[in-house]
Amino acid sequence: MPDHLVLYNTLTRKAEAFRPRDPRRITFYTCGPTVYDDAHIGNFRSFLAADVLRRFLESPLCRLVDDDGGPALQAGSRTVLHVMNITDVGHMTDDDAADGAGEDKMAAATRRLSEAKKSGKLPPGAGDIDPTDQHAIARFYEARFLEDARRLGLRVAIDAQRDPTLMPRATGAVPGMIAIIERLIARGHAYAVGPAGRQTVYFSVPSFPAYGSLSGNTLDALRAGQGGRVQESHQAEKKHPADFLLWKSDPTHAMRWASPWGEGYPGWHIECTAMAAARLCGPDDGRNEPASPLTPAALGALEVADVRPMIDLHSGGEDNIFPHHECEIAQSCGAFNATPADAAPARGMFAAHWFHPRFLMVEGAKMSKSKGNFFTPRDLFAKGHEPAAVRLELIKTHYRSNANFTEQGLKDSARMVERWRRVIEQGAGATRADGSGKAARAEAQQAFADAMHDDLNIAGAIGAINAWVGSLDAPTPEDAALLRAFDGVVGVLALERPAAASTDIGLFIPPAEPNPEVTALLERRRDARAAKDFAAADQIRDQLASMGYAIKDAPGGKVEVRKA
RNA sequence: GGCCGGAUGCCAGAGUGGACUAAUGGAGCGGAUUGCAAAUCCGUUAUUCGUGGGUUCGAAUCCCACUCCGGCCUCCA
Repeated sequence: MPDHLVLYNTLTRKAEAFRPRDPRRITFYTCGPTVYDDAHIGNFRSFLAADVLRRFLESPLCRLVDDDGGPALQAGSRTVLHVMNITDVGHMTDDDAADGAGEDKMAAATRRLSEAKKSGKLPPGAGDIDPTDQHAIARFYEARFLEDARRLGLRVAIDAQRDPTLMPRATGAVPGMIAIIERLIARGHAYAVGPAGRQTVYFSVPSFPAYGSLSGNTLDALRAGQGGRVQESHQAEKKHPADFLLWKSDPTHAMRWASPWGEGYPGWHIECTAMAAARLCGPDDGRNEPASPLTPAALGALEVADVRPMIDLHSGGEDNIFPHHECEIAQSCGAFNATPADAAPARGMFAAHWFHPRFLMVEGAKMSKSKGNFFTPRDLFAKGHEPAAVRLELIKTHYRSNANFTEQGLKDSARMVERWRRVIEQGAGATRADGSGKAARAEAQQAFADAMHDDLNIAGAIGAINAWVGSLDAPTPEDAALLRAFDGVVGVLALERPAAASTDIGLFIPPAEPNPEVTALLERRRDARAAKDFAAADQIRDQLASMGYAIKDAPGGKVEVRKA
């Protein structure tokens, strides 16, 4: 059991002590959503895993060691500068992707929304947007993403309300991307092909010998082309089959910008290099203070003098390992590291620690729209599941295992949250604060920290919480405080609870819907019970059950009504 | 074909050489409580850890083979 944070690193394929360059300012970049549709629970599992990591790094319960193995700064002075981008430039949907042809995702979204508009099936709130305006569509889905993210307690999305530079948009970063591409060309890591004003720019993969370090996909392995997606016909203008797109000139593209190579749009990978470097490699301006990311000119001149990584942590879904993160490393090191290209293997690989949560399964199967097991958080909220239960269900499995999202698991999670809430409520209301239970708290805190230090064993940490909570007979204010400290990492107790709609007799639990028919039945049942006519009372309860309502007598004569 | 990550009880999910006759939550069952329920509390439910070999005094944990599941091999969290 490590007494400090040990985290699996995709780059080294080992669990390693996490040692930030500067614990006072840990730099963390997460590849964010593409806003051409609503993000689903699988997307959110990955974002929430990164959020749990970030919260643990910020927690006083987390201990880091420095290079000599001694304790690094403990919480208080330790902060995490966490950036997550919004990809609002379309990228390719099909096999022609690497060559910049084909329909892009934003274009696909315009087509989808246009069709939806014709058939009257637009998502709520989308009625006013022009389905052919890609920027408007991106803003629309971005707003929905941020709403879901905040309801699920994604701290970076909450912080971005204060400091929008923490969640940069790709469309706002194009000048920086252009500056980096120019730099890559100047350094021999990229080349432009085609007639002047209509050029395509590729990254030269052979110019970066360390390519493949992250994914294990060496150039030799790639040459085998077993994925079947690299098409020979599109390889003609590239110098090497693995070279990837940095800029595509296309004056007909819906989203396009002026560039030295012609009007067009950037490749997918370059945006993360630009946004991560601009916000995380800039001057130390403190965490959530509004800051000016590096200007394009500064990005074009940024030089990382040593072979150390530029940022501490980088996360994304496991599918991002290749090609996206492999390409990010090549571009970023090629553009910013001072070391000559032929010394590339010694470079810092852009980020020191690469964090990749695995995919989410739903009811034991791969999530897909055709199987009907494809959910977005807002789908679940609309069905009456509260954000805290959804969050807990999405984070409670170790991030490097395929988690299985189930309806039953969602119910389990909801009950667990309710149990924890009782501890907070009873503890906060208790007058006794005599220091009792101190040993049990110390033990629970140790067990929780041990589990989290061990590559974020969240299930073990939750087990530690439950074992301790189960041992409490009368929670004290100190107990409530400790549970809040745990929840600083788990992040469910501070989330909004759906307000129960209250009538004189009923407390309607999921969303507010004081059904008058139900209320009338509750009143008849109350009268029957008062008259000790229990047969009639039970018959009404059965009737409510057949209507899909579970009822529970609460103190004070009210009845909690839960829609199944 | 190559490279990764997995497989634990009815379900979810910890545990990675000895205190494991396997944490924790749910579910089931029995009891307390309740008019009856719900919630809560107490007790209980795997001689067993995908399959077959091996190493070891000792294996869920290490090694080998196999089966199955998931990811990547230029759309994807």
